[in-house]
Order: sequence, then structure tokens, then C-alpha cells
Amino acid sequence: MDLNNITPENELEVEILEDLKSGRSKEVITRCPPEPSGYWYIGHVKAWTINFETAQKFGGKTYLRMDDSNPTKEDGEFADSYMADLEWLGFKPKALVYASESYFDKIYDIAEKMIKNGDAYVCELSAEEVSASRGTLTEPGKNSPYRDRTPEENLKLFREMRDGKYPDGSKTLRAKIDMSHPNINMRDPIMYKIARQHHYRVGDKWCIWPQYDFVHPMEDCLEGTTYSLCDKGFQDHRIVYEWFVQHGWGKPYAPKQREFSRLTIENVLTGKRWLKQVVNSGLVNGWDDPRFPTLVGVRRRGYTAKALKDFVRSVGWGSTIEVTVPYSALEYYVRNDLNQIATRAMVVMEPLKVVITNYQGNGEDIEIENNPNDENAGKHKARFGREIFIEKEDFSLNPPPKYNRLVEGGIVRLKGAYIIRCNKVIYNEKGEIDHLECEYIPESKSGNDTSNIKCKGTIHFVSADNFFEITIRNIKSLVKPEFVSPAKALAEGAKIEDILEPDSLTESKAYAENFLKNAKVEDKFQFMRKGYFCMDKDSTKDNYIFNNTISLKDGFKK
RNA sequence: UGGGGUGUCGCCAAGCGGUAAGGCAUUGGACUCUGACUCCAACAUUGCGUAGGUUCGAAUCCUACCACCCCAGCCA
Repeated sequence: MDLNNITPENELEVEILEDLKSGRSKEVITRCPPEPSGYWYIGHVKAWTINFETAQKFGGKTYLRMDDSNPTKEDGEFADSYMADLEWLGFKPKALVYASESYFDKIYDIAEKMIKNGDAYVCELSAEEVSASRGTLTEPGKNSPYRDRTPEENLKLFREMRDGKYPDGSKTLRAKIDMSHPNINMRDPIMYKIARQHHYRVGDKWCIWPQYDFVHPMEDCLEGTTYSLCDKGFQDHRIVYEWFVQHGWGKPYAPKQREFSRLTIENVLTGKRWLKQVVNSGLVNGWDDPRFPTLVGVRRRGYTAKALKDFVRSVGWGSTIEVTVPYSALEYYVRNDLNQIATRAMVVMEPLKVVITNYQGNGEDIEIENNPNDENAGKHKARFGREIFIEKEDFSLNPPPKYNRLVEGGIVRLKGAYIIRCNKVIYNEKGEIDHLECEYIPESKSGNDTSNIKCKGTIHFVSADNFFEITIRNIKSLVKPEFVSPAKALAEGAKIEDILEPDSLTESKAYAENFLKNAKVEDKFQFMRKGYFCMDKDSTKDNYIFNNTISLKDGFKK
């Protein structure tokens, strides 16, 4: 790889380039280190995109590493979902490693080494006492009375901790740094705690567990990570990270921790704790509910991996701890990608029957382009005949200004077929419109129109001999629009039920052209003039279900 | 009152001493057999948190101030 051909696009890349040129780094190794304790959501895409793509850019690699050092929160169910999510996103990790299995032994050895070096000690303060002696933001902490034990004594105690000689919570291993350090994270952080807890991977092998500030840098070192990229929430842990790299690892080519902004989206509920509550309350249908911001949720809804990645790239690295963007920023990329790949089809949501009074035959085939933006997408057959259905809203008795759909006595083009003129409105006993009587203009057929009639509007339709009924799932924002920061509202005491939109998911029936019978789960369509839809996994042979991924932009000013 | 950060258009975001990129949103308009897409135009008028200073010249350097965010788990 020729470093001179690489154009750095942010400060980190500038730094990496310098490190590579100076020889500080031999290659770029990053990691994707989820704690397997919940499903990923859109925010994770940013973290993984940054980690995978910076490595890729410099010809490096990325490991998927389960950061599973807390047995009380972790679960194999989640760990298993991550490989699938990553594959869907299009990222290929160099390997999948479980920190608990691959690194705990070595990390234990490092801890012993640190004890021998006088960098760690066994402390017998209770959790409350540790907290009380840590000091406050403005006052220094106090040294633990156990701080000055000899390395021999510490080593003996630590081994006994490991061997299960002491009850849970009775002792900890602490780093000997500085109890009066202005950064609280440096005040003798806990390296190991005692907790008899079954672990989803390593079972009951351990009763002592390494803590984040210690375990994370050591995992990075053992793995060969050169750049440990995390969110800005860890910015004031960087100094601790570097301390452990120096005192625990102590070799050259140590990793560097660098931080990017967390990404949040207006009006989207995030936070494991809240999402879990919503799932448990039954207000949604599981973690992959199409209204949910989880990856499995947005995927089911019909969002694409490309859209998500384009979106997070557009937001950038970020400078503040958290960057909040409007939902429309995401939607732009969703529409953008779907517009390129979605197959066009005609579906009538609220049918209004139209009889073509001057049409005599048994109907005829017409052709519809599968995707006008992709010439290789081909066409599919649809039908036109004496009886068709159009959208109710495409006919008006009292048309607003600039309404260029069907009106009494007016004309409109049927997509892919003919121009029709509305001659008569037929009402039922209740005085409602029952159907329309129209005539078609035989010379106006799409493809060989010799009629010379200029027609402003084109509407979609289905023919009575070429449709079947489908189910549409209409999806609105899960959260009421006034809650721009739902997690904040909840933290301030709002109730889940109060911030959620009551009818965020509704079902309705629609008439779809028969072509849609070929659809498979996760196939993406544009129902012309309506929006993008994705076939849901709940579909059966007799009931095709489509999720409304997103509407089309509507430029019609009423 | 400690430490770590950040302040450039409604929202993101370039810029790193030479006279305010770009994207989203918005508003006009063109095109259109999807009122989509696409295209074109407008959108910080000495303005880059504020006040001073240095300089021929500052968002960029210096000084002081102000505002906002994060940190006191044996969570990650």
C-alpha cells in the first residue's frame, strides 16, 4: 500500500498517516468491541463504520471482540446476533473473539505482574467505603489503608481471591495510581472484583472479574489494536487507558485511544434500558419491530445498510460529545438508496372503481418499468381493461388549485396505459360516490401515443382482472413528535406510555397488481406515487404484508 | 470551586493567518407517462460565543471573559 496515495479526511487519519510513515504503527488494527448485552441500534453503525472503514482505508483489519467481562449483564443471544448484523452491514471482521475466553488468562497474568511491580494492591474496603474515600469532583480522595501492603502479601491475597477464598464484594484489586489526582478516574481504579456469577461463555471458571478501565486496554494490547476508537464518553478515561498500557503492557507499538461523537437522532428513542421497557410492556412486537431503532428493526422496516452507512458518514466524526441530527437527515439517505434499487409497482390504497364505458375487449397487457433509474431492471406486465381501480384521492369533485388529477369532465393519464376522461360520477343510495364512468382515448396508449393530447397528470391504477389484496403496515414515528429527545424526557420522569404515539403502527388493505405475488421477504418496492415498501416476514401465502418503509417526498402544495 | 471537552447558517460540517466549502432542511423555478428522481437558483452581505489585542490582513495567533456538555459503578 502506497501511503502517498492516501488522502486523510480527518485528524485521526492525519495522525495514522504520520504514525505509519514514522514507523510507530506497522499497520492499522481496530476493533469492534460490543458488550453482548443488547441489540445494536443505529448509533452503533457509526462506531462500527468508523472502526471498519478507517482500518480498510489503510489496508488494515478489524476484530469483532465481545467485551464480555461483566457476567451479570451478558448473554449469548446478543453475541450471536452481532455476526449477522455485521454481515448485513457489509463488514467482515478478521476474526470473532470472546475476551472472556481468549484474554482472561493473560490479563490475569498481567495483573500478577503489576502486583509484583507494585502497581496494584488488594483493597478490603467495602463498595461504600471505596466510594466515600474517592473524594469528590473538587476534593481529593483518601488513600486506602490497604494501599501499602507488600507485593508478596498482595500476590498471596490476590491468588486467594481468584481461588474463591473470599466472599463476593469483600476485596478488590486496585491500581495504585493517585488518590488525589484531579481526574477522578485515576484515583486507584478497581481492576478486579469478586463475584460468583455464571458466565455465558466461561461458565464458573472465574469468581473474579476484570473491570473496564483495566480490561479494555489490555484486550486492545493483546489483540494488537493500534487505534482504539470509542465514543467521547470515554474521553476522560484516556489518561487511565494510557496508564494501564504503560504499566500493564509496557511495550512499544501500544494502542492509542481516540474518540468520536455519539450520534443521536431527534425523536428516536434509544437506550437499552428504555427499549427493554418498551419491549417488555408489549407496546411493540419484539426487538425487531419495524418501528424500533434497532438494526434488526430498521432492517425489517426496509432501511438498507448502505443508507445507514451513507448517513453516518455524512454526519462525520463529530466534535462535541453528542451530535443530534433531525430524522430527515437519515430519511434522505434511505430514499436515496431505495430510489436506486426498489422495484416499481402499482398499488391502490383506497380504491375507487372506474368503468371504461367505451372499452369493449377483454383487457390487454401493458408494461411497467421496474426502475426508471436503472435501465437493466427491465419491465413487467400489468393489465388494463374495462374495469379498473384508481386511488380515491386521485379524483376530486372540488379540486384545489393546481390539482392535476381526475376531475369531472377532465382527463388524466393512467400510468403505462391510456388517457381517460371522466364523464359521469355515479352515486349510491347514501349519496356517496360509487364509481366513475370514463372513456378512454384509444390513440393515447403509452409507447405509441398518436393522440397529441397534453395531459398534466399521471396516476397509478390496478385492473380488476389483475389485482389481489395485500396488507399494508403503516408506520409512524414510535415517539410523539413533540418529544425531540425522548430519552431525556424519560430521564426527567415522563412515562413511556405518554411519549409513545398510540397508533404508530396500523394495518390497512390495499389492491396490488398481481406482479407483487412474486415478492419475497425483505424485497423492496416503490409503490408508485405512494412510497417505499418492504415485504415483512410475517407474510403468508394468503396474506402478503408490506411495511411502509418511508413515503415519497410530496411536492404538491395544497 | 476540580478534571476533561465544545462553541462557524434552523441541523450537521469544512476551514489550521490571506479575505466564510459542502450536505440536510427550507424557498423559488425547470423538467417529468411517479406532483418522485434529476436539474437550476436563493439561503452566514465584514458575520465564525463575547470583549480586547497582535497583524497590511484573523474564524484561524494572544489575553480575558461567557455559555453549554461529560465525569465521583466493585457498568461498559
